[in-house]
Amino acid sequence: MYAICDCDSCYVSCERVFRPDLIGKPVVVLSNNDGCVVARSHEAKALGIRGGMPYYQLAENFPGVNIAVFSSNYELYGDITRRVMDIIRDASPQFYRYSIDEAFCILDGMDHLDLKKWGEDLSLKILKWTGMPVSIGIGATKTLAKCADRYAKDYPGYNKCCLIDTDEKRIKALQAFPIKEVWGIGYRYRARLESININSAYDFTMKPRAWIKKEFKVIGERTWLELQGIDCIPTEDMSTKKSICTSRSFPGTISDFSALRTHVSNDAARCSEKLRHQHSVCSMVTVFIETSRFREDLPQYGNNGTSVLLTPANATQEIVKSALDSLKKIYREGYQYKRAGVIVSGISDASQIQTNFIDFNADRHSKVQRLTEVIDNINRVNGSETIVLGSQQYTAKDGKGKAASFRDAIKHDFRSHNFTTRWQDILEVK
DNA sequence: TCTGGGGTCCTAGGACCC
DNA sequence: TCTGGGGTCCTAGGACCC
Repeated sequence: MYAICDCDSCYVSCERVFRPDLIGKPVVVLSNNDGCVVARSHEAKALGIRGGMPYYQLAENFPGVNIAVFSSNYELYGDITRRVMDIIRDASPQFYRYSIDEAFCILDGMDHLDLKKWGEDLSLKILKWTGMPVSIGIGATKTLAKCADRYAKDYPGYNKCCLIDTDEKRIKALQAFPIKEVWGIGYRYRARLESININSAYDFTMKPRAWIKKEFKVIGERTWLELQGIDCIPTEDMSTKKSICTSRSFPGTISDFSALRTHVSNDAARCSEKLRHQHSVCSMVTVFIETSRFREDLPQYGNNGTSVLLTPANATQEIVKSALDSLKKIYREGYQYKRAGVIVSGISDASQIQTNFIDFNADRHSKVQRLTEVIDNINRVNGSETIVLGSQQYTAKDGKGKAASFRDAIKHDFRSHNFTTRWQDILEVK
């Protein structure tokens, strides 16, 4: 059996840990640059606020409604969910984290237990220890566990845990389950299925396997099997990523090369930090830039460029240099750029670097490594961005000659404090 | 004025190899 | 006139997830 543990309205719930007065009230959390709504409380959903709605439309569509608004604060969400995950890890025989707010547990060797009670107890413990409400769904496959989780979330009667452990319960659950809610059925498949009158998960399972395979390929076939209770989605180790991306939209637009260069340097530096964090190196660095697709009145341009590293690397200087080489090739003057980003791929283990016998210089390599370690240590002790490359430095904005930091290059008018990770901020507030 | 930021997998087609 | 059979790797695009 599998259990999926999923935080309820994760970002909103993180904010509510420090603002319990907002429990029971409509709350939304915005994307970077306060762009659009990415998380909604139950009450906000009930008002009809849609996910993805641009923030400026919120005031237009809900005049006079009191809605609490937060900018996203990923440092806070990362820290709270880490605590939640620690508790789940302790409570289950096998655990793997699926996303910032979800984890799968493999419940091997727990047949003698009352799994429904196990789930209810775990959910209550997490709420008591962290303040985070969590719903738990349990089933014979990951897809069925996901269905159960939907029920646990939507109906208080389940007491935060829904268990599908018989074929009777499975069929009953699938008959009342809209096809669009099934894990693995997205926007496109939903439209195709509904157009031929397949509306419930149960309808889907009643179609012949060969037809499903023909129309929806191996992915659809897998979902079909999973809904019948046949386990076939492998439990992947998601902890080591195969590609890593850092990208940002700008608060306004940028046309000038040097400003774009600063942003891309920071994106590349952040990618190299993420690589080092998972003890990986990469062999390809891709840069992309694009104008705003919403500004049809302006000339549009988007492009990407990839550089290959002769020797795989994770040092900030090397990743940034490759990224800037590509940026020079794809940059065109005369466009208002809205977004840029860096993707590193061709990822392998840092302890097993395949060296290139023409390019590789062992002496230089060890110096670069040592320097990177020193910089990482200083930044860890004194706060991120204490030391950065020159190319990452933003032009002074505050009039005191102090350069604005990467964190501040994003609009975040309603951001809460980093209550659990930056105690200095809290002292300042006091 | 204002519209996010990460990831994964599969498939088809082309280039190239012997 | 007649033109095989078996591979690999890469890329772009499409689909999905949170």
